Amino acid sequence: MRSLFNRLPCKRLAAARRSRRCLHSHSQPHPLLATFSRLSDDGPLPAALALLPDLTAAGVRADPISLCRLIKLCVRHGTANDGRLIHDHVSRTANSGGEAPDTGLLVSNSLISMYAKFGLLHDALELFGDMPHRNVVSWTTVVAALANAGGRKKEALRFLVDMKRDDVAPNSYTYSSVLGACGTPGVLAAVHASIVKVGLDSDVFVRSSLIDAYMKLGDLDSGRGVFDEMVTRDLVVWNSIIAGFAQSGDGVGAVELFMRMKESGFSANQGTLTSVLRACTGMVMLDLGRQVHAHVLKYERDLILHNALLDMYCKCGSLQEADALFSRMPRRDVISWSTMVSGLAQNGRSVEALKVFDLMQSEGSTPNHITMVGVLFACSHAGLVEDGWYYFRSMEKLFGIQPEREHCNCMVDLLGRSGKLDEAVKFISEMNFEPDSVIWRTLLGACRMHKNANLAAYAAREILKLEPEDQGARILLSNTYADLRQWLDAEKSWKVMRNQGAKKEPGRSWIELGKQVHVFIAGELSHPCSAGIVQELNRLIRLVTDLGYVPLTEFVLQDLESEQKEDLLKYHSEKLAVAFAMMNSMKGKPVRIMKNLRICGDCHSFVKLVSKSEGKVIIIRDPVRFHHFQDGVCSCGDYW
DNA sequence: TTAGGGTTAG
Repeated sequence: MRSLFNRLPCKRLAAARRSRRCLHSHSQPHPLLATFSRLSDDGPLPAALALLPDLTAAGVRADPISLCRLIKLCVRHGTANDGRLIHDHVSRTANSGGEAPDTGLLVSNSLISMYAKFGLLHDALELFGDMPHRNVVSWTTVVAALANAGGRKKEALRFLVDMKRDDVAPNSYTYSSVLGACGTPGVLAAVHASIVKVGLDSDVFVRSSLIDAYMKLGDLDSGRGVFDEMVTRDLVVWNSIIAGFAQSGDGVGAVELFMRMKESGFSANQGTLTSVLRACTGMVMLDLGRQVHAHVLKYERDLILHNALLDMYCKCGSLQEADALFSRMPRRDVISWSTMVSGLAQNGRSVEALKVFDLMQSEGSTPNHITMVGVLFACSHAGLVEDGWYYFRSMEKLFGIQPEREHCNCMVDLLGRSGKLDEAVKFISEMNFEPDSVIWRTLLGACRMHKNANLAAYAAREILKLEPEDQGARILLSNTYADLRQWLDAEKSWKVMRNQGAKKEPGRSWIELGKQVHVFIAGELSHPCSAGIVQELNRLIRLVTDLGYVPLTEFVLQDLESEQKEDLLKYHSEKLAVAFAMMNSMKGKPVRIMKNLRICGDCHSFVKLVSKSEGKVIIIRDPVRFHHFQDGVCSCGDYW
């Protein structure tokens, strides 16, 4: 310091001396404060923390700016215990004199934020409750913490009301936080209205949260409306709308928006790419997914993005690429492992799925409840009843995971599929949960598979008790009656549906070709190439008939003459898609088809034979699993 | 000192 003073020119020297006198006119600062200030800025964190006990013992509180910096450093590199050391120091020392009254607030707010980031909501709320004064930042920090914590969204909204009552006006930070807590359309509309009222609706942060909130509630139109009204958009806003479309299952819409985003001059970042991959996953757009992969290479450390890529390969039925990616990934978390376990299981490779699960444990990764859903799914779809029981019974002891509804549902599926319907019923009556409609629907599906109409009727009635509006139960019930050729009962069930104005969801299949997705609807010849498709379909039918194909008319729902039945079967959406794919596919490349409903038995045997006669790998993904057809055999082993 | 978007199952 002295040497610096000596080098200063005369006039500035006098001024500096004045200011030095000024500094010294107060009590001498503690000698450790300067070091603490430096360490809180650059770290290392442990060295800064080590000074705190001495300062506390001397009764000297570090300056608020340094403390806030240290808290930030702690959030970045530290543990909750380190954070508590800072809190302890602050509560055991008095605010030094001469500071503005708000400086205490500054540190308290930082501490609340830190506790929230460490997931210690209890400590955050306790500190908030002890504060003599709270400003908009204090309130917002708590609102954000509650909105981001699972299951505390209603409290976040209550705090918004309380802060207004306390005469603290919410700002754009508060609104962008609280929007994530709006769980119903009514609440969201009310919060949106107050945002407009206070004039914060043009804020770009508030807008992106609004878009996200609408999309998460499934209100795509309102989300799109907020997006369309915007004059200036940033990358996050684009990402919000693309993510919204991708998550709502409108993959084509998401990709269209992505193209528009690029035309507007924005470059995709990790968030964008993740959403685009999700869109590819939903629509089985493997080629586009591969193009995205090229951009993912830039972000080799981004686990979320890599997990999305892994899932895309799994759900597009390309396990080779999934496997290659998985083995190259430098880091894997529980989501990577779970994705791989489920991916293999859904593709009919249950034994490998269980091997990956073993590998996961031997590499020291701990499964979570979703991993276990994948494991049980693997067992149920391969008929591995004993293994399923083993994992179900030991998951709590081995991994501390209590069986939840989803796991019970997998068990009902496991028992039901394997024909142990009585055991499935016993399991339902003995489980720790009241059976919900999902469980009954699983049992109903098993009843249909094993043609047990009485039990099916019972399960369907249980579903309708819980969800009187649900037509799925009636459809499955009538399908069961149709399977048993109990046409009168089937018709009765259909009549109720007709009276209620219900329509069976039409079967839809789609396929990615070039940069386009081609959609086929059961019984509709709406595709521009329909004439050619029908011709191709007839050719395929002739070929497979020579190989022994006989239409399995039991998969038609209504009681029709057998020729009509065949006609209905002929135009199932997956058959139209297969014919179209045969006309356009590249030699040696597998055909990938996606379906909105489960594949029917007739189409299943048809596609098996087409794969044989055409020497083609055909992969069909239904909402639950995959069928890899090759050489007349399906990966599901006819068990699905 | 406070805020927005992205991954696994069902």
